[in-house]
Amino acid sequence: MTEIEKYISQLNEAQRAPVLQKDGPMIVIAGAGSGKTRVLTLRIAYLMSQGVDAFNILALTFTNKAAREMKNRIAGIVGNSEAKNLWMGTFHSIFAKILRFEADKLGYPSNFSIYDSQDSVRLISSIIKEMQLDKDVYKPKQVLSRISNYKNNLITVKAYYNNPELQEADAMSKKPRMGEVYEQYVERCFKAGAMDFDDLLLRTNELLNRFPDVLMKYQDRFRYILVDEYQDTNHSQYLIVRALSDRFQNICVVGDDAQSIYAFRGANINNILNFQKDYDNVQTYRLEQNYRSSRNIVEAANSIIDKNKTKLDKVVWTANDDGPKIKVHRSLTDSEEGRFVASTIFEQKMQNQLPNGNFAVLYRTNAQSRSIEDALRKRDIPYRIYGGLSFYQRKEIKDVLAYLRLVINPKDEEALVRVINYPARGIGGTTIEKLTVAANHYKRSIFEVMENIDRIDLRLNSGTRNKIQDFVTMVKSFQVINDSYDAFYLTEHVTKKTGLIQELKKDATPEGIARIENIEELLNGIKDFIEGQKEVDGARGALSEFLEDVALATDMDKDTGDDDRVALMTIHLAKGLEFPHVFIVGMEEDLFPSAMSMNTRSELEEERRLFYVALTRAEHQAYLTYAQSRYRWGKLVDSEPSRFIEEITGVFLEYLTPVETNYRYKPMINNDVFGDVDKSKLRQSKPKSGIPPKWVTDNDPKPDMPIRRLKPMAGGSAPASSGPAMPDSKLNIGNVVLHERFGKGQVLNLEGVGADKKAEIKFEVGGIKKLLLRFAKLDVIG
DNA sequence: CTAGGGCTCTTTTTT
DNA sequence: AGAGCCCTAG
Repeated sequence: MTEIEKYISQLNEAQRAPVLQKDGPMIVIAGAGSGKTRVLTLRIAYLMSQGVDAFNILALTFTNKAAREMKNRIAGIVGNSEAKNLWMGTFHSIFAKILRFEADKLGYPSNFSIYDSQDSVRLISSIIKEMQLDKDVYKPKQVLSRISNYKNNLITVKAYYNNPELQEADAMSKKPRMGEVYEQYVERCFKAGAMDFDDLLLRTNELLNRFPDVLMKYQDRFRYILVDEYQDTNHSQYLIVRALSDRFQNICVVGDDAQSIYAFRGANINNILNFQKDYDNVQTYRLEQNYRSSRNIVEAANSIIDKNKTKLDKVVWTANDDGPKIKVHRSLTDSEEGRFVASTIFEQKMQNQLPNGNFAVLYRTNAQSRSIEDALRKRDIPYRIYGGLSFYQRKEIKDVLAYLRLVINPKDEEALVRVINYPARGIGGTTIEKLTVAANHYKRSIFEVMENIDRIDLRLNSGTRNKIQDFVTMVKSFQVINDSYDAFYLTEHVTKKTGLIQELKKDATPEGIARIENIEELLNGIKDFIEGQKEVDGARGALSEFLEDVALATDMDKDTGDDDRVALMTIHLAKGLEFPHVFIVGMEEDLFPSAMSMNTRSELEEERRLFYVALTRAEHQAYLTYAQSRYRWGKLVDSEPSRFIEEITGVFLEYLTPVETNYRYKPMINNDVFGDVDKSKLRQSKPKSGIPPKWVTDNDPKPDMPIRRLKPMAGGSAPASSGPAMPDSKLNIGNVVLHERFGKGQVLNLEGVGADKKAEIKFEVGGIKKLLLRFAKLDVIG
């Protein structure tokens, strides 16, 4: 048996079929935890083993990290040198590469900049100002999302002007000049040699539509196309995939309609719902066996998603153990919620010797992380926050990057405006305004105007003109350095020469010091990048590639490091991940489901899918927590438990806090053990022979008796009596003990007193561990 | 042109 | 509660 055959023989039948179907269009509807990544990986490996050239395979993933990991796995099967040639990455990064190659056809420079949303918002703000529009009516962020919407639906400026309905809609929302703003925005981006995120897709469409020979070329190159997370593709992405796959029709899309959670940024769930209609002879495969989660979680998640009307036919089941019930916890405030999370993690770690990495805390909004962080910090539990303000969005980092962007593309206006007077060098608002007006007038970039400042009369005094020329000279000197030195050297030079470092050193506060450290981290990142590039394809390691990497990096792409930490992230970011223990916090009306997403059925259904995603991240234990009041916008706000808790069939839940029967207006909890549960359905999961090792779980509580099992420990040390009973108080060194999870072992040492008493035990399997006696369930057997 | 204070908005999610 | 933006005085 070859390597690949061995892997394939380990798949179940449903997984094997899509791997082995070499040609033709196919859709794999993959339930949560059903081994989707394995299928994709092996399908690609199988194609290669069947003689398909890696250069002819395109795989589009949701994050670059997912692509990297998949590539590594494939490399493990077919060998590194071949796997390297696969085209794998996010839509944005793959097509950015292609656009750089073909840029001249669209009138773009190949070194075009990529604007992030912050750049876009700033540009729109200045356009609105220049047009003298009211920024309270034309809210920049709103305007951007409107424009983003147009772009994702291939509505160009021209198409917009040809569409009375759209114009009317904008006029109705008091933005009659929306078209002009859009036009200006597109023009300014183009003039700056910049593409925003949506352009990377829109311009790809433009490229493929306008140039049949280019389309042919890429159709011929990408003979096999795979798209992961297809449920989250937008119209623009859909069209690209259609165009590229049109010739060979070897298109395999994988996704789960139940996990479609990106409608807010244009994802169209109909792409997956209607796939069968888009191609002839579509083969449909369903992966329905969940390998990830215990049965309670799988069934609970099913009971939620059942409430949605729009969905594909699919029944997820598992052969795993029942596992513990989902624990529901109510607290008074958000900080108490944080303490519950922290103390539960602490206890679980002690009880079962679990690493921090086994735990994740998921929330609806980034703002919720603070109270959790505070509590974890107090308990000395290391954590890592994903998302939020990402590293590359920090001011000091963006400042450095802006200089670097300017080196690559001096026309990049957002970069220019950002740093032209930072650190302060006497080129202020008035001057910048004059330069901008001149640039718009001559249809040139600001930088070009600056280069020619002596030949244009802008009524600037000679001092200012000198300063402008100094700036131009400085940037040009950086460009010279960039031609012969690597990105690391250049960046270090830039931070010194521009005075950025000196500026930051003025600030001796902890925050100020942190900023300098961040810049050092950036430098390290650049060094790593250069090293990595050398390995990949010779000595390219160019600055421009680093910038592209940075612009399109998601927060999940960053190297997580090997250190063991609790993960904190939004539910959106958690998609595709799994953890043994998952806390879903802030289970409150108006927060989750969000107040902004309860107006229509489809919005609410998306929130519900989001909850489904959250719950199915858990392998073993899920916790749902909510607070009766929490700080929002600096004010304490009362809240009610989320409807989503009630939507879970009651038998899967266990209440850690007493259920109030009379809370506010409605019976709060559906504790419906004997109600509308179809018992036959609960047992539909097929039994499996190789049942995974049983976890140590708490003893089952008496049914219908919500009991307080874990006391939220409000700071300080809890009395020993707060833990479970301690039959091992007479433990001595040398005793032979039996632990539920680790089995037989001998006590080597004892330390601490009372609640902190620990035993060092050498287990026959698993080696030496330190256990807190107040948690460890030990039987003395000798 | 700069610095500092006051005002506003934020909190839905992100490539 | 906190950050970013705008305005005004120097």
